[in-house]
Amino acid sequence: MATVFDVAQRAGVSATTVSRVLLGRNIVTPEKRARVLEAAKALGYQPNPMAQGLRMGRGHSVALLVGDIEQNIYSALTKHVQAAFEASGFELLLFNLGHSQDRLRGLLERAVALRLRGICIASGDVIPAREFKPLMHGLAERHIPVIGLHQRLDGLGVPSVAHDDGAGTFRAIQHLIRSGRTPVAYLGRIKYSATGRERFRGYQAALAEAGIAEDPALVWESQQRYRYEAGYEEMSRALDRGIAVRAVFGASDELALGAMAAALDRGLRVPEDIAFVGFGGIGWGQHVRPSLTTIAGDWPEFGKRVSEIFLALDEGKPVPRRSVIETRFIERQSTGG
Amino acid sequence: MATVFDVAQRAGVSATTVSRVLLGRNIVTPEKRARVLEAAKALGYQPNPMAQGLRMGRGHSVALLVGDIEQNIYSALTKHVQAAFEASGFELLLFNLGHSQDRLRGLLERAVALRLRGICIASGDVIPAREFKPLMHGLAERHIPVIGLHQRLDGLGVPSVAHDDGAGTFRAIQHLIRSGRTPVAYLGRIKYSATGRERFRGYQAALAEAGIAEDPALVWESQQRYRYEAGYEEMSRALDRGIAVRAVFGASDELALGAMAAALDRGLRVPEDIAFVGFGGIGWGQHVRPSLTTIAGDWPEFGKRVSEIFLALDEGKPVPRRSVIETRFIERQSTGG
DNA sequence: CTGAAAGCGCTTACAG
DNA sequence: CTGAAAGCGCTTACAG
Repeated sequence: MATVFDVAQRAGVSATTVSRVLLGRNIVTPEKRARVLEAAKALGYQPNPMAQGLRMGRGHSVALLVGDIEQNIYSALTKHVQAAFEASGFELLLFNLGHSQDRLRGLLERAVALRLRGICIASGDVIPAREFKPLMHGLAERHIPVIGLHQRLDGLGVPSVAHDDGAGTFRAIQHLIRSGRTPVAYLGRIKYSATGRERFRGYQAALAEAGIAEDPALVWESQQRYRYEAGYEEMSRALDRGIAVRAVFGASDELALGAMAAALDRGLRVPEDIAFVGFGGIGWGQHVRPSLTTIAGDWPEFGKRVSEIFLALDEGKPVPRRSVIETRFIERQSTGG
Repeated sequence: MATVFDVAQRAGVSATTVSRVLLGRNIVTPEKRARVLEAAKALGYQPNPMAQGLRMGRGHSVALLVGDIEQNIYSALTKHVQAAFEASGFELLLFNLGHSQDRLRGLLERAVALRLRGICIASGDVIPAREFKPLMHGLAERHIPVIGLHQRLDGLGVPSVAHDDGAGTFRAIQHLIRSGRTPVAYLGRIKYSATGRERFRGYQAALAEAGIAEDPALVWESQQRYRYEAGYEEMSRALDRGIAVRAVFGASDELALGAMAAALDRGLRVPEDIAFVGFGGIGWGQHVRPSLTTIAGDWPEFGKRVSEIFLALDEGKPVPRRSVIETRFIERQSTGG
């Protein structure tokens, strides 16, 4: 492996000059610059990231702390965030949280020792501000940028990138109302889910806009997060209680699919008797029959924005507290599309 | 951040001794050892991985090159491999290949410059030996261990960890035959898929054991890899041709689910008229109705084995060329379970 | 069993 | 505009 000194020797300059050319820092004579570049290329020189990291006091690795990589939404996020960071010259260290708060804390504590360049927290789970704020302060003091993905982490004083869950939900509910599919139930109200809060607000806003009063009997909580089983159960329970709705919005595709299965099991026709909309745009929604109408994220844009924000943070520039990514409404058979 | 010198000072020894104690290398007096440990703890000392890496000539990061993180099988693999490596003190650098051979080559070429500790290649796609062997040699020369995951990479001279696809398929086909569900079709013969080859052999072996002649008309290729759409298409085509089968084995869950949907669309009853078995154990198989019988991987064991093999390789110890992980047969409604 | 010193490969004040 | 030298934080021959 060639070193800066090898390149310097071949180019007939000092290592200092080589470093300056390669980093594009100071001004160097065009001819020397050319010689260095040529020598580096000829020797196939690649800087040793560990030596750079040691010297500069920080590495090239950004950690992605992800709620559960096996969930579709997180693997989509991971794929695009990885690609965006790689394009910016950073490597992605992956850590699966498995929805564990203890694990999140432990990883955050290790961040300094690992000399991480930055941290992305991609989790929909609650992160209690009181407990985590000191950790965030410690990271900020050491100039390790933290970004919240998917969930907004304003409470922790951390800039975030998230889809516009509220607007996406608003549009879907509005569509249902305008198609005459009322009343519309909200399935998957999860009080302490930050991501869910926005969606619920979108639901409320769409009702308000149409002059429809919110009916508590049509807001169904989920005890099992965003899982399919919860959707099936809650829908079954609602049907048992004789609650008549013409449409159900599921706070996740999984919830909506579970609910739709429950309705079909009872002999209801979808979308004639009852329509379903999910949230997330996961793959299976299009294969299921009837296929599921959903609100999908714009992941390429999401990844791009994350790396932009990170780059700015990394250079100490100011960034917006919140970056909002538009969602896309995909109509399929479950709403008659 | 405390350094070895801070610890040394507090413990009243040299940095050399501190390093020795912390690495457990040479023998150190028990009392000095205790003093060092105490001082390290008191100062909250954590070694700087970049300094260690620079000095020792290799880092702590293992790269996982994964076919497509959005596919269930790869996200399951990633989750467990990450956990296993973390438990062994290594960090996982994630790279998504997106099924691109060029990208695989590029990443392999960058491995040395990145000073990777090792590389795991988790891909079901063809990796032409002629082209990649030189790359592998280069990596071996620089003592960067490479492991093949999911796919066996014997042809590249690389040790591999993979599920026993052959035995798993054998058992499933055997079960179908013994239940009288013959003839059994094989859906998803993909000639240049290394992972698929083993499954097909399992199919052949089960037929042979039962004294059934292999019928080429019952072996269906897939032009679109392991995707749902391919399963739907191939099944539809077979039904159009009037081919009568009592069971279909899909080389992936996605293929089997697509095929099952096609059969249901034609009014066939599952499993009465025709049974389906998939491969992979992905989540949706249990939610679909009828739920899908499948052959599932043992991912925790897989992850454990990967880190064991890697640790051995890392220490220059010999390892088996192939590590085989048992699969599990999960019977569900699609075969009457 | 222990420590002083060298050196891994860079970058960056500093001096010119 | 350029280079010699120092130093980031470790580990490891080497000498004792």
